Amino acid sequence: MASLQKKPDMKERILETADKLFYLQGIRAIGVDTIAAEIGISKRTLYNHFPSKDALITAYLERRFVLPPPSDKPPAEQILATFDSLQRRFSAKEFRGCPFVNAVAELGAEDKSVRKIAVAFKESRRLWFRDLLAQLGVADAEGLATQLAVLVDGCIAQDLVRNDPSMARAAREAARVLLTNAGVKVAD
Amino acid sequence: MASLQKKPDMKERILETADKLFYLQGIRAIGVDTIAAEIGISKRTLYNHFPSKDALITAYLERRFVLPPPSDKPPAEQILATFDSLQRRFSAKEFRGCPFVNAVAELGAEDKSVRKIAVAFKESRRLWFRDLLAQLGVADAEGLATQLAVLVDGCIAQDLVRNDPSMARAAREAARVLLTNAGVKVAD
DNA sequence: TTTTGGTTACACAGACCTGTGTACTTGGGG
DNA sequence: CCCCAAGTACACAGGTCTGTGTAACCAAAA
Repeated sequence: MASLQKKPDMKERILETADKLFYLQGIRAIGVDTIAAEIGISKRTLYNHFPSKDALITAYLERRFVLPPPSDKPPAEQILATFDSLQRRFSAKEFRGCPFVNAVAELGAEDKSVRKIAVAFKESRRLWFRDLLAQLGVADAEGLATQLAVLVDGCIAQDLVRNDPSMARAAREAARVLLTNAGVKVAD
Repeated sequence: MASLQKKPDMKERILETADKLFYLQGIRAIGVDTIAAEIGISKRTLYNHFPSKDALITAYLERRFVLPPPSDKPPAEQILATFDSLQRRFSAKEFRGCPFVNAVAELGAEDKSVRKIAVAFKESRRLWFRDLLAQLGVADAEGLATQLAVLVDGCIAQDLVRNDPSMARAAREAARVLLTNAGVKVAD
């Protein structure tokens, strides 16, 4: 009966706001007070939903763990489209690098759970590349997938520092060459 | 007359220690007290050499601004050797990513002076690549230099997260393909 | 009506942070 | 021998942070 959603899911609202602030300004730079104030709730409410800031950080990263949905487009196109999508995100000025890399950089290697999520994310993207390459019949799909993953993180890091969306185009061009060299027919 | 250097350059000792702690544990994670305690000096002495923590951070990054020295080796070899050197540094376990990228990730984009140093460093490495490529007669030295810079930062970010030095080999292999594709004769 | 669960307001503990003030020591160079 | 620069010990101001304790509030369900 759609009761107009009287509870707009407080937990989700907290996560949305934490995401925005953690991502744009840094995890260590944002205190829980700031997050609560931004939503207009009391700090107590926040701690009723998350037992600690660490739990909130973990939930923030888990919410960022999103892979491209399955697609019917040709695999080579999907791969190159990754870089087009990155370029679009670079141009939107609320882009500030890879949240997983940033979290590991900020929190240090000693934070086991954060690093675990970050590794899982990087690996799952690499596997996404690998499966597409396997569909294309590429011999060394593993190796090439790793190289593509390197290109993705490379242009993200470069854009983070330089604010230059064309880094995605450079990475795309490199990816095109690598694909061609592996025997994949690529448009363009 | 070389008076045996009775003052082991307090400023440099502070910078050495700040470098180690900032780099390994994060700039925000380390307080000036911690640095002073690690050296065994008083916090007052530290503040007599650096007017603020910000000044110390800036000096830390400036000290990290080191480019490869000029070399007589063939340009293509120098380029590929970059990735071998990275792989060696990845294997040493005191490697924790690019200090400039990490600083920008930690301190946010609003910190103008830090970002300026980071951009300058990234650009100077790109120019180092570009000049070597120009020596090789590569047509689009600018574009290829950017792609190589992306590969460097990509494997650094991947190793930061995964702790996998082989990321440097993957980047090196990609670089080899890109060079070959640009008409450069490469050994191997 | 009564109960109950989510929320609020607010104070607080205990830690840590940057930066300063001040008086003391100490070891060489004039 | 005396002076002075460099360093030391130490307290402190004023801010921030995470996390908790407590009493009140309010709306909806029973």
